[in-house]
Amino acid sequence: MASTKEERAFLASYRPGDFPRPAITVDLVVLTIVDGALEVLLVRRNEHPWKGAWALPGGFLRVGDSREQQGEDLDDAAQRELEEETGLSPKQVYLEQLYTFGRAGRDPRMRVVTVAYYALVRPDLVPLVRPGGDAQAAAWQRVADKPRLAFDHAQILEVAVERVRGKLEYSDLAFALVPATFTIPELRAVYEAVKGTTYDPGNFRRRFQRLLSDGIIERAPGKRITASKPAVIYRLRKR
Amino acid sequence: MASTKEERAFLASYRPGDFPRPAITVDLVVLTIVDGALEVLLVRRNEHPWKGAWALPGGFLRVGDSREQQGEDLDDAAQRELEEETGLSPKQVYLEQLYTFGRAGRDPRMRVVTVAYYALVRPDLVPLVRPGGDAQAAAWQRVADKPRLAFDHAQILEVAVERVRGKLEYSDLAFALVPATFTIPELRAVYEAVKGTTYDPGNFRRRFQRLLSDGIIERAPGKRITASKPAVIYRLRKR
DNA sequence: TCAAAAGTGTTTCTCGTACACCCATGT
DNA sequence: ACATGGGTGTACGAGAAACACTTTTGA
Repeated sequence: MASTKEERAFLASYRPGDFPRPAITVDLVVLTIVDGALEVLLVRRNEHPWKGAWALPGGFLRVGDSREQQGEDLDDAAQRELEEETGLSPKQVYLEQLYTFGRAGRDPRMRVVTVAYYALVRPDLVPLVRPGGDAQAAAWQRVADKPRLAFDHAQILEVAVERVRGKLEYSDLAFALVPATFTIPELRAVYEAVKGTTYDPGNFRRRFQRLLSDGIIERAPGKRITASKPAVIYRLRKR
Repeated sequence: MASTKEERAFLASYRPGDFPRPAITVDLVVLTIVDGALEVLLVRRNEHPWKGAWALPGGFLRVGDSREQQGEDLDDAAQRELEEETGLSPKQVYLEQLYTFGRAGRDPRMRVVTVAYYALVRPDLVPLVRPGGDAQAAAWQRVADKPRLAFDHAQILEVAVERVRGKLEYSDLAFALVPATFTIPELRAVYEAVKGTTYDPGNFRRRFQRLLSDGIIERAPGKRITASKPAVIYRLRKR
């Protein structure tokens, strides 16, 4: 940034206006696949408003009170929330900003603008999730069950699922919802859970074998024992 | 919303905590096509910081100071800004939320979280644009020229162009960047300006003639006189 | 030996791409 | 008449979809 003497003087004497400001929260849509179904991590509110209702985990953005100490980055706040709510390191989890919800009146207490993020947790990490330092009840619930949620969280969840559904097609998002090693049928189950449709096993397999020849995925040793014919195991190739 | 007596009592006695809050601005990436090139509407800052630099138009979200009067919706703020900066009615313009930028320190004055929106203005509306009630200098500038911008606005612009580039492929966004009546070559010019590549005229035409048979677009009377063979005129079919 | 699910083969159709070619106009 | 760009024809290849078939296991 161009920093002239004049500009430094301006900043030194700058006093922010005393107009009302909204609170900013960062809310998380934490998704995973359990038993072939898409599930979302919810917490039970034990405060008004919406006391007793299920809600998306989230919290306030930490804002500093000076020009120099402005607080945490928005992305850092999302990572911190994720870690607080799940105990999982952000490194293990796919985390991306989703959308910002800023309708007036969406929180009856005060003006709150919520920057929503969504996170995809591999199912093999789900047992490691130790929910909430906030000692609030947390639970995975099936998205398909359309749980009633506090505030406009049902809408946020819907937007998140839409987003994941769309990105599945043209990104490697699916690999964030599958264990570190996986079979093609397992990958297919992820697609079917998210998209809510079925895929022809043969055609699906071929589609992802292209990834194999492109070097995106590679064979892992062993076979997955199933109820029928064992399946070959793959993993994402590290680069 | 479930509103019990207990909840109403809670709200009546609720006093928001006195923790620091960020300011929220809504910034606009207003794009159009001029002479086959993608251009963005910029305003010149006449205040510190970044005095004299070009910046994206934008302004503060108006927040009420009570529970009942919480101020304007985020989307309404974007529409208001658009109208203030261009004089165009939001009805004539495609407007969509882009992304929220909340790095600490991105504004040296104070903590500012910016919710960015992008707008697509049809080139036939560009002459109607009467910039800024703020009496600040405004100008269209070519995106390809990579103008130096204040704050992190260059990054915001980049994200916007990326978004438009992506959505061109699977949405009807292109029709928001073309006059009310248009020819296939004009539509192609939009694609080429946004994507930065060239398209085979024959193949491009066929691709969009599918829209014709699908009833998305229809023939409009007359032909566009060009330097060579006149082109058939189409328009989006209203539904 | 049978059910079930992994995995292969084959055919058909659609669509993107490349490229040759024809057509209508201004100069 | 010819350059220019609109518009058409055609052929090829990749990939999606439908579906029959083979293989390998557990029960």
